[in-house]
Amino acid sequence: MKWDTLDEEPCSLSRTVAVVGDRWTLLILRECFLRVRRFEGFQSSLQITRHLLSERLKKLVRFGILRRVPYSEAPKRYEYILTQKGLDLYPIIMAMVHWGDTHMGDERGRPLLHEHKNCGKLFDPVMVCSECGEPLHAKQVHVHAGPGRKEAVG
Amino acid sequence: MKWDTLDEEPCSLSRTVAVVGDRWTLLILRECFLRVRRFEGFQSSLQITRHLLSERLKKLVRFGILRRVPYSEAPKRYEYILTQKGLDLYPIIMAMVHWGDTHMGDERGRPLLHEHKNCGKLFDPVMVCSECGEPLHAKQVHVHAGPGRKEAVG
DNA sequence: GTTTGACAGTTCTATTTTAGAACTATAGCC
DNA sequence: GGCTATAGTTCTAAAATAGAACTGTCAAAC
Repeated sequence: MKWDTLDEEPCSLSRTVAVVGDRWTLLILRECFLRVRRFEGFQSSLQITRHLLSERLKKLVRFGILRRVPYSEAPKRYEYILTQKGLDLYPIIMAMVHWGDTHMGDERGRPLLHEHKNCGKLFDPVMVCSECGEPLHAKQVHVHAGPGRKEAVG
Repeated sequence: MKWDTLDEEPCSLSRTVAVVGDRWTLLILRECFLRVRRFEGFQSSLQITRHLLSERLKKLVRFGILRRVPYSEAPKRYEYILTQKGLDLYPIIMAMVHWGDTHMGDERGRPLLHEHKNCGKLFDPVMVCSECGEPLHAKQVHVHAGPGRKEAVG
């Protein structure tokens, strides 16, 4: 597989996988959503090798998920802030957390609880249809080839 | 990182990443949701090496995402069917597809369109709060340590 | 004014994973 | 017997990751 052009495949899943489809990247993003911003912060909480962390942060910046922002001029120091494109990954992360809560739990109970500030309650994320608002299930969805697929296939 | 025990970390994201946190696994799951079930089917549509495909299918069966079901007795042939645990991965896949549609699109338009059979319309998936039904955004969520975290940390 | 420590990386070698291709095994069909 | 289909396994080469040490800048402590 040519992983270097995966982000140009005529498949939105492939394109997303090209960006966030590896273990370290997903764990780094978890830390981002937990408000970690600095190299040493990621490194110490994840125990990732510095080499790979450096590599992954560069990639996330290159794809516009993180912005490298200086927070000190001398010495030059940067922190990594989620862009809007990065913040929009939240449903993916939350969907993964929720699946883990549901299917990979143990007797100790949930590791984290999530409170929705708007309503003040502890919640679970639910995926619904943008048109009718009903919860979505795989078997209720029919897939059609869109223009981007038809053009690519010929 | 000890990837072999990632599924026991006191973090639901880590546990999910342990199961679906690599590129091939995510692409295999895409095919599953597109109704692919057989070894040759996965292999030819993904161009994955047979070795890795075999490896990943075993892992997905081991984690209870797929069930290996015989469809021919002589010679013994099996197909791989999503379990309920596997079907529950749908929000993750759809969240990724939607992010790709939104942020990784090109001038050719969307590769796939999704129709919700219940309401008959083309839709996008939206993640909402289980309690108030409002769409969720990262900045509106406050995270608390749950019992599983507290016990693990001490 | 030299040492220590914090931070943000880079460089190096050893190990593990993945790619790519060939091979094995069972059975139906001609 | 020879050909094809399916579902794998085995092998070697290439690529990615782990783990540790090293670099460079500056502030603060001694």
